[in-house]
Amino acid sequence: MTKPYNINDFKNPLFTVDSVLFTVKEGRLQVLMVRRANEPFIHQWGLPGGFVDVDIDQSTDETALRKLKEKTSVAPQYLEQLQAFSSAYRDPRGFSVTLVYYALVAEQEVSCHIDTVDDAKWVDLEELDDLAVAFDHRFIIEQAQHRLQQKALYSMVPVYCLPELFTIAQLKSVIEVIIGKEIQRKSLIRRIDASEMFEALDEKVKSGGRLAQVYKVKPDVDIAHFERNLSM
Amino acid sequence: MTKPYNINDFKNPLFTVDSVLFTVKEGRLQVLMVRRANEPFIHQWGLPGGFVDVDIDQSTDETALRKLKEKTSVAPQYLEQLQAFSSAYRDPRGFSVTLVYYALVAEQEVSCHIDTVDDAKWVDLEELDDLAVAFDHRFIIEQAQHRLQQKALYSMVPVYCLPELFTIAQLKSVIEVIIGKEIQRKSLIRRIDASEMFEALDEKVKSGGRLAQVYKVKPDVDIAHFERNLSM
DNA sequence: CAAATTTGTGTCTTTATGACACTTTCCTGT
DNA sequence: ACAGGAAAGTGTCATAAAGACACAAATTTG
Repeated sequence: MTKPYNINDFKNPLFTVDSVLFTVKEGRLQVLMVRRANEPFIHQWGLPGGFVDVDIDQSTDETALRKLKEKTSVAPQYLEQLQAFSSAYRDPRGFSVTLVYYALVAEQEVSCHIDTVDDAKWVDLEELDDLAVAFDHRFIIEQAQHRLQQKALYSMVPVYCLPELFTIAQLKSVIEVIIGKEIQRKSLIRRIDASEMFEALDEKVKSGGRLAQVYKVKPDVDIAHFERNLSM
Repeated sequence: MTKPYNINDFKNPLFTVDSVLFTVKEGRLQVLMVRRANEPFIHQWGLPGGFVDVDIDQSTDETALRKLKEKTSVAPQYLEQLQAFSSAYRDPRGFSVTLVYYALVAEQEVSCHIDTVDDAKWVDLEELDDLAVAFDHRFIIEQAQHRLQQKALYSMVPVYCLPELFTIAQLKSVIEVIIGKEIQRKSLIRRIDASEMFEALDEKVKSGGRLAQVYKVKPDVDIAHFERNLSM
């Protein structure tokens, strides 16, 4: 296989795809971490990801999805590119680039599978400091969290941390966990109405109090975005 | 050179870095395009960019800057990652990934240099359809334009299309060119005050009318962001 | 059946932008 | 020199969406 166009091919940078998979579990924001089976940073914890398989993947999106499915057995409800991180020193093997995605799932969708394996687990973002984290993945997770927080202020993205059917209180809760601050229930209701991306179904009981309306995301709708941020 | 960790190294994807360099010239948004000297798409027009040189570049940011300097002789005033574009088919040589940056410069900074070379030129975005464009660069430029438009609605980023000293009218004009719509002068003034990122200097004459206040960006300030979008 | 609790509604306040009139300053032409 | 035009800059009211909060409705628990 000749490569006539690129004389530098022999020193191409290392290129990987990693994902920061978030969920909200027990009222806290969690990230999926996997134990590394290979050098470098063997036995430390890192983000799920790896090399593109050019025979299987049609794009890096598919690489990210494939790697996430390997670890969780399901596709995340939301997946979007965060950004690439690169440096000559972040990997001891040399110049490396990792294209990072961030993703959301409902905890119920994956935890039953996660609990059966011991090379993958949910890590509470508050407890990440206690973990031996590979590469610059701690920094990457911070960046992903920041982006997710921003998105939560002007879009309905956090709904993808919830199961198919959910209540306003549940949506309010995941938003609050993501942005780390209480929001006005009334403001959320106004946005739910204005977004037109949800469908009201029938009731469901919740702790004390009146029955709560159950919603689902309408099929094939776009994620609603708003002109204004919620205040922080 | 052994690569014990990565058995797929021999079919690593092609990895390049490209930039969409914008400026506002003659009241229109323009992009820097360069004539390709190599296959594939030789002699067609594409984005400035190329392969990482791992002996020179410390990161992909530096790759983007290096390639832009080669074509314009100066560093852009603003540079930020857009996103990676990848597919098995976007390059005839096989699976390829291009990490795309978008950048802004004042037209005055570079046009004198651009005009001396014939393998690089400013292309009016409205006239891009008439050009033979390599790869998926036309699509990429559209994405970059969209991102720039969004940024212009909630940040002061467009100021980096202007020279060091500028007036409110000039800033208003570049914003309007970028978003393709008139904005309220008053709203812009309010944002200039609130941002605290500018310094007022002394006067300067403009077409008819009263002398306009000249501003410059304070040294080392962060780009101001606003909680609310300008309306579209 | 009363108290507690959560859902859902009504409405007033707050804040930044949109719209637009009005004043100020400077240039130009006669 | 002066009138008129033109752009710069200010003042202010309207608008829109979020914040704050009271209150009513529905359901569970003791």
